Amino acid sequence: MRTMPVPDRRARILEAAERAFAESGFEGASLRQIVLAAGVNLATVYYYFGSKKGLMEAVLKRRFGPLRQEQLDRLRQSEQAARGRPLSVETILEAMLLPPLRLAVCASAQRQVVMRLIGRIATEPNRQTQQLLRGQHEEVRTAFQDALRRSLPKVPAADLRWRIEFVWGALAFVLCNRRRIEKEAADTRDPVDTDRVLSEMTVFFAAGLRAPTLTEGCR
Amino acid sequence: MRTMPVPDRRARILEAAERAFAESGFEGASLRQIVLAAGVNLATVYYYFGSKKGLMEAVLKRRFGPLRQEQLDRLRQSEQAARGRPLSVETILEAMLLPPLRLAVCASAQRQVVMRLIGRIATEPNRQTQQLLRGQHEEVRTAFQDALRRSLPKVPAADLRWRIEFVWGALAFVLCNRRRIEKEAADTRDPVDTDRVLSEMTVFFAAGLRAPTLTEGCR
DNA sequence: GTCTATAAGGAGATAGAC
DNA sequence: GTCTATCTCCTTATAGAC
Repeated sequence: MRTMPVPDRRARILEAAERAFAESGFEGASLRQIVLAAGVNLATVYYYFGSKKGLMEAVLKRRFGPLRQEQLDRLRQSEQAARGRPLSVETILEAMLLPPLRLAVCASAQRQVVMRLIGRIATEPNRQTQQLLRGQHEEVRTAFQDALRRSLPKVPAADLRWRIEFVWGALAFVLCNRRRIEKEAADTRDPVDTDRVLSEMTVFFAAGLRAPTLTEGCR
Repeated sequence: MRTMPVPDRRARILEAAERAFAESGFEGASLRQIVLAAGVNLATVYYYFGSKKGLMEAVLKRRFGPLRQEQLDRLRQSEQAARGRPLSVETILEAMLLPPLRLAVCASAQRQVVMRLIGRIATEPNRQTQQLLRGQHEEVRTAFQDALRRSLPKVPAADLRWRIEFVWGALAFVLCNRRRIEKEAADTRDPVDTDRVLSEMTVFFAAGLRAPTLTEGCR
């Protein structure tokens, strides 16, 4: 409070915008609603970010840069530790899934917002928003696809690409619908924490990724 | 042309709206853009649908009613044919997946639009749109959950619920990103047809759904 | 850097003629 | 049923004072 006499308007805008975009999407959220929540003047947005699109870009960069980096770092670290041997599917999945799932840790409302934003963008078509993220996600996608290919040499490349799509899709959906899932889980006193979700996903996806293909040898 | 002298404005609006909502979301699409594409007057929308929300409801009902019905019918038919025995996981998955995937058959641009709409809505949070669909989807969700529970008695109910979320999530994502996936598949001369996708998903999900749980017997 | 004031236009929705 | 015309509100964005 005293050490931070400037209320850091830029950061407050970013947080409010993140929440608004996650809840209402890019078009659905309005700058007026954002600046109201952030307690700043409308013109401040334009001073710091230039435009609504610029604000969205800043929101995404702030979150997805570190997230992507953490996924890649985990993968690289596991690969170094394995010293050339292929990683287990479970290890690769953990590197993929844990960073986004940890962001969505239960109690923190702010973090849940981020995850909804991720899930939402994953299905938002044909927008400037998409291209913005696609480039970054491409690198992650490729890295994990290569790792999985080494770990699953028997799965044809074309099938593996499909399977990886299923993993990303299920992840995006879970992140996006976390609130509903938690509510439903509460009825059955079933705890929803990061480890639990990670474990569920790892078991499920590892089995799916390893499944023998119907067409094995025929293509 | 002669037999249909009335240009069926209502239907034209529905089609244009479907495309617009799929591309831009509920807030992102504007009625003016829709009536322009449909070649009708703005007021026509209000005459037939009352409001933008009413139009969205009509768009969804037209598509999701039959879709949901087909999923349930297929499940029921398989259950009758099995005469009390639990169905195979593959059979259940086919009843879940084939109706939406068939709608997305390759060449038809119109049908692809529908699928993007589905995928998009699945991740659109906290909107009137959501509630509108949730009720209908709930019935389907429950039916398939019950069927899978009978077929997979060894999988704890809580784990099974998670796994079914993954299936719906991956489905929504694939529907939504079909365009991109097809483009990428084209690079590797890998055909993308309904049967292929269905087969990929069935193999992957069946293995995931059947996977032994880490916590078996511990809960 | 932060503000007020306002431009410029698009949005959903409606009234009322035909 | 279909149209024109318009209302009202809210949007992004900017100009310019402080």
